[in-house]
Amino acid sequence: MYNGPMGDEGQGRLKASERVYRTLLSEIQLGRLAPGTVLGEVEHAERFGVSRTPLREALRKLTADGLVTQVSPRVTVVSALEREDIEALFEVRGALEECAVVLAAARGDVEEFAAIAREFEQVRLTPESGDDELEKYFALIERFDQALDSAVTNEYLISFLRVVRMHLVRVRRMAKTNLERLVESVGEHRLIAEALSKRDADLAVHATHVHLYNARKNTFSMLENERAESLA
Amino acid sequence: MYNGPMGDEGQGRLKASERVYRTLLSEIQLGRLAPGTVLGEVEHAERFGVSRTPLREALRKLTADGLVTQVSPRVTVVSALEREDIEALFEVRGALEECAVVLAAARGDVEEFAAIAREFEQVRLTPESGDDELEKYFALIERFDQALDSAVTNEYLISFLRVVRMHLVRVRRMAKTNLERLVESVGEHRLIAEALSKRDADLAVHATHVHLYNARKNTFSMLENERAESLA
DNA sequence: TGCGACGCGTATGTATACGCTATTGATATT
DNA sequence: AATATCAATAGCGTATACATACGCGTCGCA
Repeated sequence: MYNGPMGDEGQGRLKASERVYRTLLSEIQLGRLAPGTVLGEVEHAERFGVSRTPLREALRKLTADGLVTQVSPRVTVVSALEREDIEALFEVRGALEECAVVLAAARGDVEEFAAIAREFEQVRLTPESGDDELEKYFALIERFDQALDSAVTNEYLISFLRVVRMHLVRVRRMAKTNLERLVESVGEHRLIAEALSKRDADLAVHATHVHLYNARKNTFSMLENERAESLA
Repeated sequence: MYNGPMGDEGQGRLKASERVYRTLLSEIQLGRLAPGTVLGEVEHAERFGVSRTPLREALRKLTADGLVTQVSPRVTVVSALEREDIEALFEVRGALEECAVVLAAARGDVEEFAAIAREFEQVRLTPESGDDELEKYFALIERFDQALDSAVTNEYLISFLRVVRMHLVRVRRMAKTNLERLVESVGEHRLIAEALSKRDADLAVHATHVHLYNARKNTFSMLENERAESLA
């Protein structure tokens, strides 16, 4: 029954604790494990076919990320994500992202951000856009975030941002962003990238602030809609 | 040989993993475990008289905090703390603390910050000040941080600040702050508290910025001194 | 003499065993 | 009927056992 460390496949196999961590993370982010769900060790260890040891490690890591909470010394649950939590997330995100763009404006690769800005400029989202076009846009955002991270050159800041983003995945799932908002966000992203390509820290900060204000506004607007629909 | 969960003493006893975590944390912060020190599981498990299981948990927690790094899949070491790391820490700290005081200015208990400001005003540090007087000042700073945390009402922000502060303990030990700096910092703290007592977010941000600029400047100045002395 | 391969030791990853505590349910008492 | 107490059970924290992989040293070959 023992599989060993990277037992059968030599290359791509990761530790059981890592695999369990990623799976649980995904399940929490996708909402398959709803907030408040009790995470019993034995139960989920059996579900993944591993022993309690690697499962505990995964749970502790999720606890450190804040996605899982120890409500009592004996029971750990999926963290809640109330309105106040989302407000709080946007607050820290603002502080961290604005700090990030300031640093990136000073240190980043100007050419790369100019290229990304041009790509944002070429994005044309319309009601007729297919899913693949949306996926390409999301990939571009991902690439932008990546470029920002490497431009910042601040491990601590990046690790905090990573945590915030992990939580925001849940938020996005709760409040699906509509097309109008996506269209709007293209220009906002473009402006930030453009500012970074010109080392214009001030513009980058203000553009980021505007971007987050709009994102926050839309998020809560969508949350209101969802709540209204669920009541109906 | 089994001790059980909170086996002998009912009240103040904590889990072995917690005890080990706190002890290791303290040892890293005090410099007893220097950066780069290899943290073998068996070795330290025997040192603390516990099994590898709770020790692993402590190590993972320290890894999540960033105080310990897995340099290879088989070896974990105490994280380095180079000049760039300290720069990075002050960068994030600035973003987080400035965000914190803005929120605290809006939400905090005005009376409490007024009281703390008055206490800062009464602090008189001179070359003749005893260690107890310094301890009282540090306790007051601790109280101020505590008040700030509870005023912020943002778990995420607080948890990030907590991590930053954990790292800065190491920095302070590396670069012992001198008395002149301490005297200077009293007024800075007073001003921030005063700003918060008047809900003056702008002033609080600027005062915090100044405070951190001075703290950073002094830190690197002291680090230069230490380095010069160690070379002599 | 230098480089490579093989084998052993050690430390990590995982599984399992064990003791205790907390929670829950039932029963008895007020 | 409600509450308190006790007992049983389930689940967590810790210890121990085991399997594997990586590192190191030695030996052999070029």
